Amino acid sequence: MARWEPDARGRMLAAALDLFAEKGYDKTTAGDIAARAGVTERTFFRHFADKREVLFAGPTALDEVVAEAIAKADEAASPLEMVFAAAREGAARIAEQRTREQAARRTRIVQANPALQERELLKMAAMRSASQKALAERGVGDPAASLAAHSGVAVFQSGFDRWVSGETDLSLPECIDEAIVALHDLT
Amino acid sequence: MARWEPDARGRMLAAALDLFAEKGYDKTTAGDIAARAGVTERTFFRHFADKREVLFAGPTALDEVVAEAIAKADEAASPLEMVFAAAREGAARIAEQRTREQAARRTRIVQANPALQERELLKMAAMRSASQKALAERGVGDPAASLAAHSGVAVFQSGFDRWVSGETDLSLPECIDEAIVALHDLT
DNA sequence: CCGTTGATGTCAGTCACTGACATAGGAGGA
DNA sequence: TCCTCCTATGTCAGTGACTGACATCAACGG
Repeated sequence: MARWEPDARGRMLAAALDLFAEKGYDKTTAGDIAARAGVTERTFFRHFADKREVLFAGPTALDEVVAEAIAKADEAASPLEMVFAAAREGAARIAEQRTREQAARRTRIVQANPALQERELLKMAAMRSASQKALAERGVGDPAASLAAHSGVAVFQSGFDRWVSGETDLSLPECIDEAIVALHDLT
Repeated sequence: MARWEPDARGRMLAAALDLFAEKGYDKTTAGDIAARAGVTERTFFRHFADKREVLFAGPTALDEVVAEAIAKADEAASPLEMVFAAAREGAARIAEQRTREQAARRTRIVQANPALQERELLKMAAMRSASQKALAERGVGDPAASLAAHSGVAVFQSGFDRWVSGETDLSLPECIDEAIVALHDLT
């Protein structure tokens, strides 16, 4: 028999989501989460760098996904086409992992808390930075790479927002495509 | 005679910059800053919402500047032209307030610290949100407004980065214009 | 059977931040 | 002139996020 129940991390993840829904993020302490998961606070911080990170601990690192997508993009593709493909790829991964309702619930928690928004923005910036680097390896220099990466994040966010808004029945990738078209129309 | 030395806020601002340069942001406590400014830690937190905020406490709220610029943009301007004008306006304000060397020093501190990057990203997001709202009041709806706002921030960041990089002698507004041209070329 | 490893517990400590209340100069009115 | 309110600050105690150091002990490999 094991010394401890297995999957401490998974239990903490579940406990955190429950508690955030019950009492709100601010009123939930790291100790609360740990207690409900049957571990100590110290263990919580061994698994998650900080309290916010528990909301960003998906199995997928989006920045790796987009970097890979850009690396394997078509030879003849323009920088914008590359980042759009990356945005679609990232969207596909997200749609695989959660339903729109789950995504909406998580988004509501994040939007209600500036500290969490900051973390979300940092993740987006990481995605942008990864895109920029991947473009550089395909021979796209600045400022083109930087601007293209920004555009990729822009369509991703815009599409994602529309998807979770519930105003449409389109799938997430379809919302991304819609945003790409809208960006096209803008110029 | 006054009960306290005047301009506590200014003294804290100066003390903070000094200490960050001397010991680094992480190794400087809020109490250190307060002590050097001749006040108590409690007073520090009365003037600044948190420790990071002391690095973002410029006299200018960039989001108001861009909102105003968009509000008074030319009637016939396209959404993109509006946000570009706003980016130029914001850049002009910044260039008024600090030299490139000052901006570079501050940028170095921020780039060295993820927590500070998060805060910077939040400020950029506020600028984007303000742009989006101002565009909405000019009749530009989503997703166009959202995407245009993203583009505005993109050229702002790209131009700003180039300006502080020291690789050019162009002024900040000129760097913004360069970024705008580069974005144009991208499509 | 024994030494090592890895995930956890325990504990003490630092620091960011907050709420409640006290203090005293200065401004304005009676 | 005196009284009163206002405001910026001080004081103090408390909470909660996070960290470092060290202990524990099942499991695993030899």
